[in-house]
Amino acid sequence: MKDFFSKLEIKANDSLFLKHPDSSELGRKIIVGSIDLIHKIGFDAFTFRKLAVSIASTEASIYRYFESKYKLLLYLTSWYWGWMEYRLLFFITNVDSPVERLDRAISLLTERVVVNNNSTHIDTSKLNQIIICESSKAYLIKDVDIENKEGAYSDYKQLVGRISDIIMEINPTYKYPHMLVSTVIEGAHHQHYFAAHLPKLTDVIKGEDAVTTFYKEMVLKAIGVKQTIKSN
Amino acid sequence: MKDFFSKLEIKANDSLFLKHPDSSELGRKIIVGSIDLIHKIGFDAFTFRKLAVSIASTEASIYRYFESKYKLLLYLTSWYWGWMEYRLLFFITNVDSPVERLDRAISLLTERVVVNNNSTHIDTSKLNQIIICESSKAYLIKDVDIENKEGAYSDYKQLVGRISDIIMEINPTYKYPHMLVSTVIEGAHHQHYFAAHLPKLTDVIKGEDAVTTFYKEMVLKAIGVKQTIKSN
DNA sequence: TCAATATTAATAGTATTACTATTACATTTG
DNA sequence: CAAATGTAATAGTAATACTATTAATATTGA
Repeated sequence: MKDFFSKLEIKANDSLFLKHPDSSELGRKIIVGSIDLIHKIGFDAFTFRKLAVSIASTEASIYRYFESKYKLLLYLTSWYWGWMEYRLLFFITNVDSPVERLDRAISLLTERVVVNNNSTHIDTSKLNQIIICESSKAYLIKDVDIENKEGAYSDYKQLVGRISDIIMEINPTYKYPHMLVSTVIEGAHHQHYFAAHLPKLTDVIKGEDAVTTFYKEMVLKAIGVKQTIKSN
Repeated sequence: MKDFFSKLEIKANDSLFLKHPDSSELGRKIIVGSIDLIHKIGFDAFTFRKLAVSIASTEASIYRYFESKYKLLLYLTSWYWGWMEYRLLFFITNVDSPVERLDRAISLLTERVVVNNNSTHIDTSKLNQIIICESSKAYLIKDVDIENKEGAYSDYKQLVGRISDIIMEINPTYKYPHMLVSTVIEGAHHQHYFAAHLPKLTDVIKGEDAVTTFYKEMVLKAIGVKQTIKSN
Protein backbone atom coordinates (compact mmCIF):
# COMPACT_ATOMS: atom_id res chain seq x y z
CA MET A 1 0.00 0.00 0.00
CA LYS A 2 2.87 2.32 0.72
CA ASP A 3 4.23 1.58 -2.73
CA PHE A 4 0.82 2.06 -4.25
CA PHE A 5 0.46 5.54 -2.84
CA SER A 6 4.06 6.62 -3.17
CA LYS A 7 3.88 6.05 -6.89
CA LEU A 8 0.77 8.07 -7.33
CA GLU A 9 1.09 11.41 -9.04
CA ILE A 10 -2.13 13.29 -8.94
CA LYS A 11 -2.27 15.65 -11.81
CA ALA A 12 -4.70 18.51 -11.99
CA ASN A 13 -5.74 20.16 -15.23
CA ASP A 14 -3.09 22.43 -16.76
CA SER A 15 -5.46 25.37 -17.05
CA LEU A 16 -5.59 25.70 -13.28
CA PHE A 17 -2.06 26.97 -12.77
CA LEU A 18 0.49 29.15 -14.55
CA LYS A 19 3.47 27.15 -13.32
CA HIS A 20 3.22 23.64 -11.95
CA PRO A 21 3.36 23.79 -8.14
CA ASP A 22 5.22 20.48 -8.05
CA SER A 23 8.06 21.91 -10.13
CA SER A 24 9.74 23.86 -7.34
CA GLU A 25 10.16 24.09 -3.61
CA LEU A 26 8.18 27.34 -3.56
CA GLY A 27 5.35 25.70 -5.49
CA ARG A 28 5.05 22.94 -2.90
CA LYS A 29 5.20 25.50 -0.10
CA ILE A 30 2.31 27.38 -1.74
CA ILE A 31 0.17 24.23 -1.72
CA VAL A 32 1.03 23.12 1.81
CA GLY A 33 0.84 26.68 3.14
CA SER A 34 -2.47 27.48 1.45
CA ILE A 35 -4.11 24.34 2.84
CA ASP A 36 -2.91 25.29 6.32
CA LEU A 37 -4.05 28.89 5.99
CA ILE A 38 -7.44 28.26 4.33
CA HIS A 39 -8.12 25.60 6.94
CA LYS A 40 -7.26 28.10 9.65
CA ILE A 41 -9.00 31.31 8.53
CA GLY A 42 -11.39 30.20 5.76
CA PHE A 43 -11.25 30.90 2.04
CA ASP A 44 -12.94 34.31 2.20
CA ALA A 45 -10.40 35.76 4.63
CA PHE A 46 -7.55 33.98 2.83
CA THR A 47 -5.39 36.28 0.69
CA PHE A 48 -2.17 35.84 -1.24
CA ARG A 49 -0.59 38.50 0.97
CA LYS A 50 -1.32 36.50 4.13
CA LEU A 51 -0.14 33.32 2.41
CA ALA A 52 3.08 35.04 1.33
CA VAL A 53 3.80 36.10 4.91
CA SER A 54 3.05 32.63 6.27
CA ILE A 55 5.41 30.86 3.85
CA ALA A 56 8.01 33.66 3.96
CA SER A 57 7.64 34.53 0.29
CA THR A 58 5.95 37.36 -1.57
CA GLU A 59 2.57 38.00 -3.12
CA ALA A 60 4.01 38.45 -6.61
CA SER A 61 5.87 35.14 -6.43
CA ILE A 62 2.63 33.34 -5.69
CA TYR A 63 1.00 35.02 -8.68
CA ARG A 64 3.64 33.31 -10.81
CA TYR A 65 1.98 30.01 -9.94
CA PHE A 66 -1.71 30.90 -9.73
CA GLU A 67 -3.71 33.54 -11.55
CA SER A 68 -5.94 34.16 -8.55
CA LYS A 69 -6.96 32.69 -5.24
CA TYR A 70 -9.99 31.16 -6.98
CA LYS A 71 -7.76 29.25 -9.39
CA LEU A 72 -5.78 27.99 -6.40
CA LEU A 73 -9.00 26.74 -4.82
CA LEU A 74 -9.93 25.07 -8.11
CA TYR A 75 -6.53 23.39 -8.14
CA LEU A 76 -6.97 22.11 -4.58
CA THR A 77 -10.46 20.73 -5.29
CA SER A 78 -9.33 19.16 -8.54
CA TRP A 79 -6.39 17.51 -6.77
CA TYR A 80 -8.77 16.27 -4.06
CA TRP A 81 -11.12 14.58 -6.53
CA GLY A 82 -8.18 13.03 -8.36
CA TRP A 83 -6.90 11.69 -5.06
CA MET A 84 -10.39 10.40 -4.20
CA GLU A 85 -10.53 8.48 -7.44
CA TYR A 86 -7.22 6.77 -6.68
CA ARG A 87 -8.52 5.83 -3.25
CA LEU A 88 -11.73 4.54 -4.81
CA LEU A 89 -9.87 2.38 -7.31
CA PHE A 90 -7.77 0.98 -4.50
CA PHE A 91 -10.77 0.15 -2.33
CA ILE A 92 -12.92 -1.49 -5.00
CA THR A 93 -10.25 -3.37 -6.94
CA ASN A 94 -10.97 -7.11 -6.88
CA VAL A 95 -14.36 -6.58 -5.24
CA ASP A 96 -16.79 -8.49 -7.42
CA SER A 97 -20.12 -7.51 -5.95
CA PRO A 98 -21.26 -4.15 -7.34
CA VAL A 99 -23.37 -3.59 -4.21
CA GLU A 100 -20.26 -4.00 -2.08
CA ARG A 101 -18.34 -1.68 -4.40
CA LEU A 102 -21.08 0.94 -4.10
CA ASP A 103 -21.09 0.55 -0.32
CA ARG A 104 -17.37 1.22 -0.20
CA ALA A 105 -17.67 4.18 -2.55
CA ILE A 106 -20.31 5.79 -0.34
CA SER A 107 -18.10 5.27 2.71
CA LEU A 108 -15.29 7.04 0.94
CA LEU A 109 -17.49 9.94 -0.15
CA THR A 110 -19.31 10.51 3.12
CA GLU A 111 -16.83 9.71 5.87
CA ARG A 112 -14.49 12.37 7.17
CA VAL A 113 -10.85 11.91 6.22
CA VAL A 114 -9.14 11.49 9.58
CA VAL A 115 -5.94 9.55 9.11
CA ASN A 116 -3.51 11.56 7.12
CA ASN A 117 -1.84 10.04 4.12
CA ASN A 118 1.83 10.80 4.63
CA SER A 119 3.15 9.69 1.27
CA THR A 120 2.48 13.10 -0.23
CA HIS A 121 3.28 16.48 1.25
CA ILE A 122 -0.44 17.30 1.36
CA ASP A 123 -2.43 17.17 4.58
CA THR A 124 -5.49 15.31 3.27
CA SER A 125 -7.42 15.59 6.51
CA LYS A 126 -7.24 19.38 6.45
CA LEU A 127 -7.97 19.36 2.73
CA ASN A 128 -11.08 17.27 3.38
CA GLN A 129 -12.32 19.89 5.84
CA ILE A 130 -11.65 22.62 3.29
CA ILE A 131 -13.60 20.69 0.65
CA ILE A 132 -16.56 20.35 3.05
CA CYS A 133 -16.70 24.08 3.79
CA GLU A 134 -15.38 25.74 0.67
CA SER A 135 -15.60 23.48 -2.38
CA SER A 136 -18.93 24.86 -3.56
CA LYS A 137 -17.20 28.23 -3.93
CA ALA A 138 -15.14 26.63 -6.69
CA TYR A 139 -18.17 26.27 -8.96
CA LEU A 140 -20.69 28.80 -7.63
CA ILE A 141 -18.93 31.54 -9.57
CA LYS A 142 -19.89 33.62 -12.55
CA ASP A 143 -17.17 32.07 -14.71
CA VAL A 144 -18.40 28.46 -14.23
CA ASP A 145 -19.03 27.96 -17.90
CA ILE A 146 -15.58 29.20 -18.90
CA GLU A 147 -13.84 27.15 -16.21
CA ASN A 148 -15.90 24.13 -17.16
CA LYS A 149 -14.97 24.48 -20.82
CA GLU A 150 -11.31 24.53 -19.78
CA GLY A 151 -11.76 21.29 -17.88
CA ALA A 152 -11.58 22.61 -14.33
CA TYR A 153 -14.23 20.18 -13.08
CA SER A 154 -13.30 17.12 -15.10
CA ASP A 155 -11.93 15.15 -12.13
CA TYR A 156 -15.15 15.69 -10.21
CA LYS A 157 -17.29 14.73 -13.19
CA GLN A 158 -15.20 11.63 -13.80
CA LEU A 159 -15.63 10.44 -10.23
CA VAL A 160 -19.39 11.00 -10.37
CA GLY A 161 -19.49 9.12 -13.67
CA ARG A 162 -17.52 6.20 -12.27
CA ILE A 163 -19.86 5.72 -9.32
CA SER A 164 -22.89 6.18 -11.54
CA ASP A 165 -21.57 3.25 -13.57
CA ILE A 166 -21.61 1.03 -10.47
CA ILE A 167 -25.24 2.04 -9.86
CA MET A 168 -26.13 1.19 -13.45
CA GLU A 169 -24.47 -2.19 -12.99
CA ILE A 170 -26.76 -2.86 -10.02
CA ASN A 171 -29.93 -1.47 -11.57
CA PRO A 172 -29.71 -0.71 -15.32
CA THR A 173 -33.21 0.77 -15.31
CA TYR A 174 -32.51 3.44 -12.72
CA LYS A 175 -33.04 6.83 -14.32
CA TYR A 176 -31.08 9.23 -12.12
CA PRO A 177 -27.65 7.80 -11.25
CA HIS A 178 -25.73 11.09 -11.63
CA MET A 179 -28.30 13.01 -9.59
CA LEU A 180 -28.11 10.43 -6.88
CA VAL A 181 -24.30 10.48 -6.70
CA SER A 182 -23.95 14.26 -6.74
CA THR A 183 -26.74 14.48 -4.16
CA VAL A 184 -24.75 12.15 -1.90
CA ILE A 185 -21.44 13.97 -2.34
CA GLU A 186 -22.73 17.51 -1.89
CA GLY A 187 -25.25 16.38 0.71
CA ALA A 188 -22.59 14.70 2.85
CA HIS A 189 -20.57 17.93 2.84
CA HIS A 190 -23.62 19.88 3.94
CA GLN A 191 -24.58 17.43 6.66
CA HIS A 192 -21.08 17.50 8.17
CA TYR A 193 -21.17 21.29 8.11
CA PHE A 194 -24.66 21.41 9.60
CA ALA A 195 -23.68 18.98 12.36
CA ALA A 196 -20.94 21.40 13.38
CA HIS A 197 -22.81 24.69 12.99
CA LEU A 198 -26.54 24.29 12.35
CA PRO A 199 -27.55 21.04 14.10
CA LYS A 200 -31.26 21.71 13.70
CA LEU A 201 -30.83 21.07 9.98
CA THR A 202 -29.51 17.54 10.49
CA ASP A 203 -29.81 14.55 12.82
CA VAL A 204 -26.77 13.93 14.98
CA ILE A 205 -26.92 10.47 16.50
CA LYS A 206 -24.17 9.73 18.93
CA GLY A 207 -22.19 6.53 18.61
CA GLU A 208 -23.08 6.39 14.93
CA ASP A 209 -21.67 7.89 11.78
CA ALA A 210 -25.15 9.13 10.93
CA VAL A 211 -24.15 10.78 7.65
CA THR A 212 -22.73 7.59 6.14
CA THR A 213 -25.52 5.40 7.49
CA PHE A 214 -28.18 7.79 6.20
CA TYR A 215 -26.78 8.03 2.67
CA LYS A 216 -26.08 4.30 2.34
CA GLU A 217 -29.64 3.48 3.32
CA MET A 218 -31.03 6.23 1.10
CA VAL A 219 -29.08 5.13 -1.98
CA LEU A 220 -29.85 1.44 -1.65
CA LYS A 221 -33.57 2.14 -1.25
CA ALA A 222 -33.53 4.61 -4.13
CA ILE A 223 -32.06 2.10 -6.56
CA GLY A 224 -34.08 -0.78 -5.13
CA VAL A 225 -31.61 -3.00 -3.34
CA LYS A 226 -33.07 -5.21 -0.63
CA GLN A 227 -31.11 -4.41 2.48
CA THR A 228 -29.97 -6.84 5.12
CA ILE A 229 -28.77 -5.63 8.51
CA LYS A 230 -25.03 -5.56 8.37
CA SER A 231 -23.06 -6.41 11.46
CA ASN A 232 -19.93 -4.38 12.11
CA MET B 1 -56.10 33.83 -2.72
CA LYS B 2 -55.37 37.43 -3.57
CA ASP B 3 -56.57 38.43 -0.12
CA PHE B 4 -54.53 35.69 1.46
CA PHE B 5 -51.31 36.94 -0.04
CA SER B 6 -52.03 40.64 0.19
CA LYS B 7 -52.35 40.33 3.94
CA LEU B 8 -49.10 38.54 4.35
CA GLU B 9 -46.26 40.44 5.97
CA ILE B 10 -43.09 38.43 5.87
CA LYS B 11 -40.88 39.52 8.66
CA ALA B 12 -37.20 38.70 8.84
CA ASN B 13 -35.19 38.64 12.03
CA ASP B 14 -34.42 42.10 13.44
CA SER B 15 -30.70 41.38 13.69
CA LEU B 16 -30.43 41.29 9.91
CA PHE B 17 -30.97 45.00 9.28
CA LEU B 18 -30.20 48.33 10.94
CA LYS B 19 -33.38 49.98 9.69
CA HIS B 20 -36.38 48.06 8.45
CA PRO B 21 -36.38 48.12 4.64
CA ASP B 22 -40.18 48.20 4.62
CA SER B 23 -40.23 51.45 6.60
CA SER B 24 -39.35 53.72 3.70
CA GLU B 25 -39.40 54.10 -0.04
CA LEU B 26 -35.60 53.88 -0.14
CA GLY B 27 -35.69 50.67 1.89
CA ARG B 28 -38.02 49.05 -0.61
CA LYS B 29 -35.87 50.29 -3.49
CA ILE B 30 -32.85 48.66 -1.84
CA ILE B 31 -34.63 45.30 -1.73
CA VAL B 32 -36.06 45.43 -5.24
CA GLY B 33 -32.84 46.86 -6.66
CA SER B 34 -30.57 44.37 -4.92
CA ILE B 35 -32.60 41.42 -6.20
CA ASP B 36 -32.36 42.80 -9.72
CA LEU B 37 -28.65 43.47 -9.46
CA ILE B 38 -27.60 40.24 -7.72
CA HIS B 39 -29.69 38.32 -10.25
CA LYS B 40 -27.91 40.17 -13.04
CA ILE B 41 -24.25 40.15 -11.97
CA GLY B 42 -24.08 37.60 -9.12
CA PHE B 43 -23.46 38.18 -5.42
CA ASP B 44 -19.67 38.24 -5.64
CA ALA B 45 -19.59 41.09 -8.16
CA PHE B 46 -22.46 42.85 -6.39
CA THR B 47 -21.40 45.91 -4.36
CA PHE B 48 -23.28 48.61 -2.47
CA ARG B 49 -21.72 51.18 -4.80
CA LYS B 50 -23.16 49.50 -7.88
CA LEU B 51 -26.50 49.13 -6.12
CA ALA B 52 -26.49 52.81 -5.15
CA VAL B 53 -25.92 53.82 -8.76
CA SER B 54 -28.65 51.50 -10.02
CA ILE B 55 -31.30 52.85 -7.62
CA ALA B 56 -30.06 56.46 -7.83
CA SER B 57 -29.07 56.66 -4.19
CA THR B 58 -25.77 56.55 -2.33
CA GLU B 59 -23.58 53.91 -0.75
CA ALA B 60 -23.84 55.52 2.69
CA SER B 61 -27.62 55.59 2.56
CA ILE B 62 -27.67 51.85 1.94
CA TYR B 63 -25.36 51.30 4.91
CA ARG B 64 -28.10 52.92 7.05
CA TYR B 65 -30.23 49.87 6.29
CA PHE B 66 -27.72 47.02 6.13
CA GLU B 67 -24.40 46.54 7.92
CA SER B 68 -22.86 44.74 4.95
CA LYS B 69 -23.73 43.04 1.72
CA TYR B 70 -23.66 39.72 3.56
CA LYS B 71 -26.36 40.88 5.96
CA LEU B 72 -28.43 41.94 2.99
CA LEU B 73 -28.07 38.46 1.50
CA LEU B 74 -29.07 36.97 4.85
CA TYR B 75 -32.12 39.21 4.87
CA LEU B 76 -33.11 38.11 1.36
CA THR B 77 -32.71 34.41 2.16
CA SER B 78 -34.57 34.78 5.44
CA TRP B 79 -37.41 36.56 3.67
CA TYR B 80 -37.46 33.79 1.05
CA TRP B 81 -37.80 31.01 3.62
CA GLY B 82 -40.51 32.96 5.45
CA TRP B 83 -42.35 33.37 2.17
CA MET B 84 -41.89 29.65 1.42
CA GLU B 85 -43.47 28.75 4.71
CA TYR B 86 -46.52 30.88 3.94
CA ARG B 87 -46.83 29.17 0.58
CA LEU B 88 -46.45 25.78 2.24
CA LEU B 89 -49.17 26.52 4.78
CA PHE B 90 -51.45 27.63 1.97
CA PHE B 91 -50.83 24.52 -0.11
CA ILE B 92 -51.23 21.96 2.66
CA THR B 93 -54.09 23.51 4.62
CA ASN B 94 -57.07 21.15 4.71
CA VAL B 95 -55.08 18.33 3.12
CA ASP B 96 -55.62 15.38 5.42
CA SER B 97 -53.23 12.81 4.00
CA PRO B 98 -49.69 13.40 5.28
CA VAL B 99 -48.29 11.68 2.18
CA GLU B 100 -50.14 14.17 0.00
CA ARG B 101 -48.92 17.03 2.20
CA LEU B 102 -45.33 15.81 1.85
CA ASP B 103 -45.76 15.47 -1.89
CA ARG B 104 -46.89 19.08 -2.12
CA ALA B 105 -44.10 20.26 0.14
CA ILE B 106 -41.47 18.60 -2.09
CA SER B 107 -43.03 20.21 -5.15
CA LEU B 108 -42.72 23.59 -3.50
CA LEU B 109 -39.11 23.02 -2.47
CA THR B 110 -37.83 21.54 -5.71
CA GLU B 111 -39.73 23.29 -8.49
CA ARG B 112 -38.48 26.54 -9.92
CA VAL B 113 -40.54 29.59 -9.05
CA VAL B 114 -41.75 30.79 -12.43
CA VAL B 115 -44.95 32.73 -12.00
CA ASN B 116 -44.26 35.87 -10.10
CA ASN B 117 -46.33 36.73 -7.09
CA ASN B 118 -47.40 40.31 -7.69
CA SER B 119 -48.92 41.05 -4.31
CA THR B 120 -45.57 42.13 -2.91
CA HIS B 121 -42.97 44.35 -4.53
CA ILE B 122 -40.52 41.46 -4.58
CA ASP B 123 -39.76 39.52 -7.76
CA THR B 124 -39.96 36.01 -6.32
CA SER B 125 -38.87 34.31 -9.52
CA LYS B 126 -35.60 36.24 -9.59
CA LEU B 127 -35.22 35.71 -5.86
CA ASN B 128 -35.63 31.96 -6.37
CA GLN B 129 -32.79 31.99 -8.89
CA ILE B 130 -30.64 33.93 -6.43
CA ILE B 131 -31.39 31.38 -3.70
CA ILE B 132 -30.37 28.54 -6.02
CA CYS B 133 -27.01 30.12 -6.87
CA GLU B 134 -26.10 32.17 -3.82
CA SER B 135 -27.94 31.02 -0.71
CA SER B 136 -25.16 28.76 0.50
CA LYS B 137 -22.97 31.87 0.73
CA ALA B 138 -25.28 33.03 3.51
CA TYR B 139 -24.17 30.24 5.84
CA LEU B 140 -20.78 29.15 4.45
CA ILE B 141 -19.13 32.05 6.28
CA LYS B 142 -16.77 32.27 9.21
CA ASP B 143 -19.37 34.02 11.37
CA VAL B 144 -22.01 31.24 11.01
CA ASP B 145 -22.09 30.57 14.71
CA ILE B 146 -22.57 34.23 15.61
CA GLU B 147 -25.24 34.74 12.96
CA ASN B 148 -26.95 31.54 14.04
CA LYS B 149 -27.01 32.66 17.66
CA GLU B 150 -28.67 35.89 16.56
CA GLY B 151 -31.36 33.93 14.77
CA ALA B 152 -30.34 34.59 11.17
CA TYR B 153 -31.29 31.07 10.05
CA SER B 154 -34.40 30.55 12.15
CA ASP B 155 -36.82 30.76 9.21
CA TYR B 156 -34.89 28.09 7.35
CA LYS B 157 -34.69 25.84 10.41
CA GLN B 158 -38.40 26.30 11.07
CA LEU B 159 -39.32 25.24 7.55
CA VAL B 160 -37.08 22.17 7.75
CA GLY B 161 -38.63 21.31 11.12
CA ARG B 162 -42.15 21.65 9.78
CA ILE B 163 -41.56 19.27 6.88
CA SER B 164 -39.71 16.85 9.15
CA ASP B 165 -42.89 16.75 11.25
CA ILE B 166 -44.87 15.58 8.24
CA ILE B 167 -42.32 12.82 7.67
CA MET B 168 -42.59 11.74 11.32
CA GLU B 169 -46.35 11.63 10.93
CA ILE B 170 -45.97 9.21 8.03
CA ASN B 171 -43.23 7.09 9.59
CA PRO B 172 -42.56 7.77 13.30
CA THR B 173 -39.64 5.34 13.33
CA TYR B 174 -37.66 7.11 10.63
CA LYS B 175 -34.37 8.25 12.13
CA TYR B 176 -33.21 11.03 9.81
CA PRO B 177 -36.08 13.39 8.92
CA HIS B 178 -34.05 16.62 9.14
CA MET B 179 -31.20 15.16 7.10
CA LEU B 180 -33.64 14.05 4.47
CA VAL B 181 -35.35 17.44 4.21
CA SER B 182 -32.16 19.50 4.12
CA THR B 183 -30.73 17.04 1.59
CA VAL B 184 -33.75 17.65 -0.64
CA ILE B 185 -33.67 21.44 -0.32
CA GLU B 186 -29.95 21.90 -0.87
CA GLY B 187 -29.84 19.07 -3.37
CA ALA B 188 -32.58 20.58 -5.51
CA HIS B 189 -30.67 23.86 -5.66
CA HIS B 190 -27.56 22.02 -6.76
CA GLN B 191 -29.35 19.95 -9.37
CA HIS B 192 -30.93 23.03 -10.95
CA TYR B 193 -27.53 24.70 -11.00
CA PHE B 194 -25.84 21.61 -12.44
CA ALA B 195 -28.50 21.26 -15.12
CA ALA B 196 -27.66 24.78 -16.28
CA HIS B 197 -23.86 24.66 -15.97
CA LEU B 198 -22.49 21.18 -15.24
CA PRO B 199 -24.93 18.74 -16.86
CA LYS B 200 -22.61 15.76 -16.42
CA LEU B 201 -23.31 15.97 -12.68
CA THR B 202 -27.05 15.50 -13.11
CA ASP B 203 -29.60 13.78 -15.32
CA VAL B 204 -31.58 16.11 -17.52
CA ILE B 205 -34.61 14.31 -18.92
CA LYS B 206 -36.60 16.30 -21.40
CA GLY B 207 -40.33 16.61 -21.00
CA GLU B 208 -39.98 15.88 -17.29
CA ASP B 209 -39.24 17.95 -14.22
CA ALA B 210 -36.51 15.46 -13.33
CA VAL B 211 -35.44 17.22 -10.14
CA THR B 212 -38.89 17.07 -8.55
CA THR B 213 -39.57 13.54 -9.77
CA PHE B 214 -36.21 12.32 -8.51
CA TYR B 215 -36.55 13.79 -5.02
CA LYS B 216 -40.18 12.72 -4.58
CA GLU B 217 -39.29 9.15 -5.46
CA MET B 218 -36.16 9.26 -3.31
CA VAL B 219 -37.97 10.57 -0.23
CA LEU B 220 -40.90 8.17 -0.41
CA LYS B 221 -38.56 5.20 -0.76
CA ALA B 222 -36.33 6.45 2.03
CA ILE B 223 -39.19 6.67 4.51
CA GLY B 224 -40.83 3.50 3.23
CA VAL B 225 -43.98 4.61 1.46
CA LYS B 226 -45.30 2.22 -1.18
CA GLN B 227 -45.56 4.23 -4.35
CA THR B 228 -48.26 4.03 -6.97
CA ILE B 229 -47.79 5.55 -10.38
CA LYS B 230 -49.46 8.89 -10.35
CA SER B 231 -51.07 10.20 -13.50
CA ASN B 232 -50.63 13.89 -14.29
C1' DT C 1 34.20 29.19 -20.35
C1' DC C 2 31.36 32.82 -20.51
C1' DA C 3 27.92 35.52 -22.67
C1' DA C 4 23.03 34.67 -23.99
C1' DT C 5 18.86 32.96 -22.42
C1' DA C 6 15.47 31.37 -19.45
C1' DT C 7 13.81 30.77 -14.89
C1' DT C 8 12.60 32.43 -10.44
C1' DA C 9 11.50 35.81 -7.14
C1' DA C 10 11.28 40.54 -5.11
C1' DT C 11 9.91 45.57 -4.96
C1' DA C 12 6.75 48.74 -5.29
C1' DG C 13 3.18 49.87 -6.89
C1' DT C 14 -2.50 50.56 -8.83
C1' DA C 15 -7.48 49.99 -9.00
C1' DT C 16 -11.16 48.44 -6.61
C1' DT C 17 -13.69 47.09 -2.74
C1' DA C 18 -16.00 47.09 1.79
C1' DC C 19 -16.91 50.07 5.05
C1' DT C 20 -17.10 54.73 8.07
C1' DA C 21 -16.90 59.57 10.07
C1' DT C 22 -19.03 63.61 9.64
C1' DT C 23 -22.28 66.92 8.15
C1' DA C 24 -26.67 68.59 6.24
C1' DC C 25 -31.33 68.50 5.34
C1' DA C 26 -36.15 66.97 6.47
C1' DT C 27 -39.77 65.43 9.43
C1' DT C 28 -42.08 64.68 13.63
C1' DT C 29 -43.40 65.77 18.27
C1' DG C 30 -44.28 68.17 22.73
C1' DC D 1 -41.67 76.64 17.00
C1' DA D 2 -37.82 74.42 18.86
C1' DA D 3 -35.95 70.07 20.27
C1' DA D 4 -35.52 65.53 18.90
C1' DT D 5 -35.44 62.27 15.65
C1' DG D 6 -35.23 60.38 11.05
C1' DT D 7 -33.00 60.35 6.56
C1' DA D 8 -29.45 60.90 3.26
C1' DA D 9 -25.15 62.98 1.16
C1' DT D 10 -20.07 64.02 0.97
C1' DA D 11 -15.83 62.60 1.34
C1' DG D 12 -13.25 59.96 2.93
C1' DT D 13 -10.04 55.22 5.00
C1' DA D 14 -8.17 50.59 5.25
C1' DA D 15 -7.75 46.50 3.06
C1' DT D 16 -7.92 43.60 -0.89
C1' DA D 17 -6.96 41.53 -5.49
C1' DC D 18 -3.94 41.98 -8.80
C1' DT D 19 0.20 43.98 -11.89
C1' DA D 20 4.38 46.34 -13.97
C1' DT D 21 8.95 46.31 -13.54
C1' DT D 22 13.35 45.05 -11.95
C1' DA D 23 16.77 41.95 -9.85
C1' DA D 24 18.88 37.68 -8.90
C1' DT D 25 19.86 32.96 -10.14
C1' DA D 26 20.31 28.91 -13.01
C1' DT D 27 20.91 26.85 -17.52
C1' DT D 28 22.50 26.47 -22.03
C1' DG D 29 25.30 26.50 -26.19
C1' DA D 30 29.26 27.75 -29.11
